[in-house]
Amino acid sequence: MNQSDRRLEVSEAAWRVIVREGLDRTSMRAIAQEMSCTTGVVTHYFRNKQELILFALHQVAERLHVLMERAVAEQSGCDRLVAMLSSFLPIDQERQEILRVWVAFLGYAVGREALMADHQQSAGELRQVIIQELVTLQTQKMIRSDINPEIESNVLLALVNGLSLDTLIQSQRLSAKQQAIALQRHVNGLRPS
Amino acid sequence: MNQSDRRLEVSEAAWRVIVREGLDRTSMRAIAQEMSCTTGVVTHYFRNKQELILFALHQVAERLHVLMERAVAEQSGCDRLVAMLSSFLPIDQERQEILRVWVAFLGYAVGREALMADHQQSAGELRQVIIQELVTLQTQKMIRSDINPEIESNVLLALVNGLSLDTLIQSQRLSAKQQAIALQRHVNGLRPS
DNA sequence: AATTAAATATAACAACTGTTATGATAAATT
DNA sequence: AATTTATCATAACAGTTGTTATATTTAATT
Repeated sequence: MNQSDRRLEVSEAAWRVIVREGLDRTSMRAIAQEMSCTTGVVTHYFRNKQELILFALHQVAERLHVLMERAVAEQSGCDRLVAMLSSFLPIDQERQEILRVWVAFLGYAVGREALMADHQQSAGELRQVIIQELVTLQTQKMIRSDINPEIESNVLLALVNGLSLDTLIQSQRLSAKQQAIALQRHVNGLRPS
Repeated sequence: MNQSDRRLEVSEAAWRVIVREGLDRTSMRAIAQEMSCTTGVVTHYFRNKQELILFALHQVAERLHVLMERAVAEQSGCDRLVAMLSSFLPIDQERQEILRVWVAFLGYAVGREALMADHQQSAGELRQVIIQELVTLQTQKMIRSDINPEIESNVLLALVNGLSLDTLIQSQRLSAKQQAIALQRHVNGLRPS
């Protein structure tokens, strides 16, 4: 077993504790217990908790990137844009887990400007991928020319983030299909008339 | 000074600490220090921390309700719907504060199903107001008849929630005006063709 | 003015936290 | 096989936490 693989194991144990018990109850000891060992392992692979927390946070962006790249390969045109944006929607268990960890970190970043800046960095990178896709679609005249890709990327991400949160905060929530329809409808509004 | 007013003072002090230092660093002692007194005050007005946290959370929904009612009174038609939904957008300092506290609580609720259910309760009440407004607009034929108010309310709230989060997680974020345009554009899409 | 109640202060409690140092064990290298 | 290194376990440290009990002060009531 690789050293970086072991770091990932620790991080994944942290994820499970976060999802199950909440970020503030995710102590070094809780993580160690989750992977059935002692805190010696945790401290051996991470200098301190902040480094561990930051690593686990980066895994969120990492996983989202993988999901997006997978979506890029499968489709084309506006459908590809929809597929990319669907990476953020909690339509399967993995994406639900990502969402929960992401929300936990976001709440944790309130009052911690450095951590919030880290969130912004990740979000900015994901935004760049969307911008690039919008530019491509615009070149192919598959979306209107009066659309500003930089602005529209924010709106699109806002929509999928909001739809994702819906599954957490609403008891009468949208189904996966209804989420897809809402996203599709918005993207259709970008098409030339 | 009323007893319930004093409870509000404690809650507001908690809000300030949450916004400034984060929810997990909002201890009883930190709250007491924020209002320049000792923990005796805090424990006198709240049985325990959970009760205080819950009270502070309810203040989020309370303030949002006030903002929405204010918006209802001022406008009419689709503009009124936009005004109501704008209550959630962090366009002034009060709403930015509400957003931060709300996000902090939401992240804190991950892994705490009881607290998440409380979030859902609040969100559900706000959703009802939007549903009612959509039904009214539909009766007046100001929005299309094929729109399902229950579903559309979720989409609209998802959009404004997402736009709100944009101001937190994006460094290249939308301006208040761009947020308003995005919301207006979506609502315009609900009009009869 | 005396008494009761409310409001606030102080202090101590046990539980938990991240960090660190130090042993012990396993793996890898020579 | 000997030695070094990586891995993991254990334990102790000081600091913080929510809670609780008990004073002390202020306000209200009689």
